[in-house]
Amino acid sequence: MTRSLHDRIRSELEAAILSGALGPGDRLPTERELMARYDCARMTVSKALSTLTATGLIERRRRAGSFVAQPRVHSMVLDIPDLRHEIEARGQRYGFALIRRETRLPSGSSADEMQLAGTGSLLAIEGTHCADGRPFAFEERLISLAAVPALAEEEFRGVSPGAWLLHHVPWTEAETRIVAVGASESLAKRLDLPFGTACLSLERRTWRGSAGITQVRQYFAGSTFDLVARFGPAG
Amino acid sequence: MTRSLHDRIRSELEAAILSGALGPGDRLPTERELMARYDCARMTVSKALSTLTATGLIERRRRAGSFVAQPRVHSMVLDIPDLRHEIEARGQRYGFALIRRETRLPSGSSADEMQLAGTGSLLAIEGTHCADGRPFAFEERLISLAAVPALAEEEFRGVSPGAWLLHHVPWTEAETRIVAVGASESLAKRLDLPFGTACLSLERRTWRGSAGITQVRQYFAGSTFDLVARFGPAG
DNA sequence: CAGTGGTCTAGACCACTGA
DNA sequence: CAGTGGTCTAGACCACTGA
Repeated sequence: MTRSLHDRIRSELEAAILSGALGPGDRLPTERELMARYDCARMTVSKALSTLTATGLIERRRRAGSFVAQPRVHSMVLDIPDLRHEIEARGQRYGFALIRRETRLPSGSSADEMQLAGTGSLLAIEGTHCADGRPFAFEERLISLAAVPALAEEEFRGVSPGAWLLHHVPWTEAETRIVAVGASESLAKRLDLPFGTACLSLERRTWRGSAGITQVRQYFAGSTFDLVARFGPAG
Repeated sequence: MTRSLHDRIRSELEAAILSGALGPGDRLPTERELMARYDCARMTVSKALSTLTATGLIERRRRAGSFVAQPRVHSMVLDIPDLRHEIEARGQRYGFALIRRETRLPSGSSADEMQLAGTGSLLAIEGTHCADGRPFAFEERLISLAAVPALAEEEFRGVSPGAWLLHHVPWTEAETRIVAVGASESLAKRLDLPFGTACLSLERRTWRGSAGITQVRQYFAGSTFDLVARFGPAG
């Protein structure tokens, strides 16, 4: 367990911040002071301070110095669940039941669909993720066949389109919106819930570069599912 | 707009990955090859590659080289909103109305409360975040007075406890659970919604080290609020 | 065991900016 | 305008590990 020096410097400064010994707005020693304290080259302390900057723990200003950053609430890491994994972790059997599958042109009235389709057409899929044969989540998905031509022949027997895509198509950007909705009549039927039950809706769009790959809306019964986001120190 | 060289190297490699020219598992040039290509010192390419590693775009292995990482689904960055900021960004006036405030001992039947309180007592707060005077979110909060003694005298006139804590107490770890719930009778009254309306509930716990600071549950009308999580290349 | 990345040195010049 | 951080050089020794 011989740690690198820059990592030791980083963790000692970090400890001072997290313990409260250094509070938001407080000034850290300058690079040159740290060089003297740790008897090392400037690149070494620079690396430690750069890491703290990347983590958001400090902010650096020329001429002024390095300062403990104001704590940020904004960004936490959200674990987007892999449903198969989630269900099997509960000791239940996972299944995906395909309800509808259709190749069609994008609707001219939907800018979203036009943009996703590009010059090609769309694969529209509806299906249910099941746990021990009972509906767990319902999803409506559109996939750009221009972006994923290999998909036209895929059957999706037991494997969900999301899992298939994940293993075949690299994506670079994604966005997820999370809202609460009351179950419509058709959704209530799909999920075997009373009409109006509060459900969590995840709407996710995925791109590779500027080309859209897929967009999906998934619905979960609010009481059977929750999302967790975490923020904590690395390591 | 004179960019640094390491940033140019980083962005050129990043472009190759995001365009698909380099796919998951592909090997990148070695540091020494990049030194020759860009005619620079090894520290410079090292910095570019370190940044790509930190972003999760590549993985590096000794003796083997640097490789494009497999795309990750799991973690996306969730923007936990600052409600005041959110509301003011809509051009509305923000307000926090304190409904209840009470100092009490933790309930012996709640392990959560016992752990949060530690050796001290709890400040229990209920209040409503308002936009233009109309209820926007309702929150129930517990704060550990052992962790935040300065709080006992705070009045919370117009400023929400969350905003106050954020500026006075550095936290190091946080966890947020997101679920959908139907509005109970009392919640419906608080938010001025019909009974049973689907609402988004955020439950957040915050720690400094192993000491709990606060836990809060916030409720939003599902139709008036959504959370967004993103993953994409920095910059 | 040879080639890769990880770390570190002891300098240097520069851009920026707040005392 | 002096002090800070940002960047970069041209080396060096080492740890690791897969061909």
